[in-house]
Amino acid sequence: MAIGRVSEWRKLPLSLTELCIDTTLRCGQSFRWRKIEDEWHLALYGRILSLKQDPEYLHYKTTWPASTGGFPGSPEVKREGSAEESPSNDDTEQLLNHYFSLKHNAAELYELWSLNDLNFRKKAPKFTGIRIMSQDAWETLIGFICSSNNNISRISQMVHKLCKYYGPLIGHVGEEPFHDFPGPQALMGKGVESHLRELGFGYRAKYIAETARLVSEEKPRGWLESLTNPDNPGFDAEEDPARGRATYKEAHEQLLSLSGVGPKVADCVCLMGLGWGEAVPVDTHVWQIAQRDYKFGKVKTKTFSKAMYDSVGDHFRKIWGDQAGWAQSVLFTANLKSFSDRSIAKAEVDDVKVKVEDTVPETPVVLTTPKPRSSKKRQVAALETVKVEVEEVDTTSGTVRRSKRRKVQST
DNA sequence: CCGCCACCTTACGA
DNA sequence: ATCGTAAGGTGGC
Repeated sequence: MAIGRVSEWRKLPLSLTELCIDTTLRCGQSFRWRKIEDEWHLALYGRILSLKQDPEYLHYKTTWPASTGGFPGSPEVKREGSAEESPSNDDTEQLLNHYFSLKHNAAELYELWSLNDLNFRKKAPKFTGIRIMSQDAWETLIGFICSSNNNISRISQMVHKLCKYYGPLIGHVGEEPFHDFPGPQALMGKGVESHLRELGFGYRAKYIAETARLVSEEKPRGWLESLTNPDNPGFDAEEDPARGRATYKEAHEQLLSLSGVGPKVADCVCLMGLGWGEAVPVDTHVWQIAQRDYKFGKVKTKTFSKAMYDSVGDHFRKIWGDQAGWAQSVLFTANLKSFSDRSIAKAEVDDVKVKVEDTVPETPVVLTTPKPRSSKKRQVAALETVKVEVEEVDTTSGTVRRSKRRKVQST
């Protein structure tokens, strides 16, 4: 494969507080970025995107393949009609602006979340520069179908296998081949499920093949993209009339019709692939955070119910507002074992600086007006009958004391 | 609706 | 060593 056109390194003025790629690209949002000698690389939309960073600038470079006409027997580079013809006008800066949601000011948002949430104020300072990425919706969907009962390391391996065996080769970095993510057509073949099982995908093999078939054949053309937040459209989406008619709740509900997509995966796609900042994916980690730091009680049941799932999301949306999913991602990362070195180092400082009473969340300031929700009444009523043990954790002494029985939700 | 449990695979600690 | 458990859950009872 010959190299086509290589842009010069360019740069955007961006502090590490606004974006830290070493954290953002490794915190479990995207599973394909690879770091090679201090530079991060990704095959995306028919090109290889390269990033590196210093305290003042994000440096970026685009490498296009020599031939952009597709390869014999290879799946298409990107879904319908995305023009990757002669890249005469470099859209990389536009792509980065969208990909990292640079229209938002991270420092301002962190400040806002810290204002209303003392736990966030305590945890976030060691995890600045985390941003929610606006990734390709299809890639996000498949990536998080792979994520069930799984860890980031193996998810990454699986996604790389999808690209290696089903995605078009875009180019190389050193000796390393870089493949773009395969489209729905490429993953719906009859032999795909058994092949993916051989590759170690487990029960997710069926989910992927079935979801690919659904999106490719059962759903209308452009269905997935039509679920995009109209206020946060794709970087190359202008003349798409089908795009952006949906609400967050509608997008979430629609995604549930796919195979291997439950409420958590649907929220991941909403947040990181469709631009819905209020989507809060509640996984095992976030549930632990909600219980430990936000007074969601221990429950007897092994699995938490849909009502509890919605309750956690609603609570965080109430505290954090329109970009609740972003705030959640910061705390999620702070809670990740792979970043625990920072948490531990920080905890020692915290215990000196933060008083016990400061760890108790105050009455949250409402940042957004809650939308009326009539059909929810039954769920809320059911939830209020659930009485649970509520633990209050003294972060200074490490002891745990039980309080009187209390409701999970404080409507 | 709620609560179980099987589901693939891998890595890690007891 | 062998086993249990957890890993960014979902689908079917």
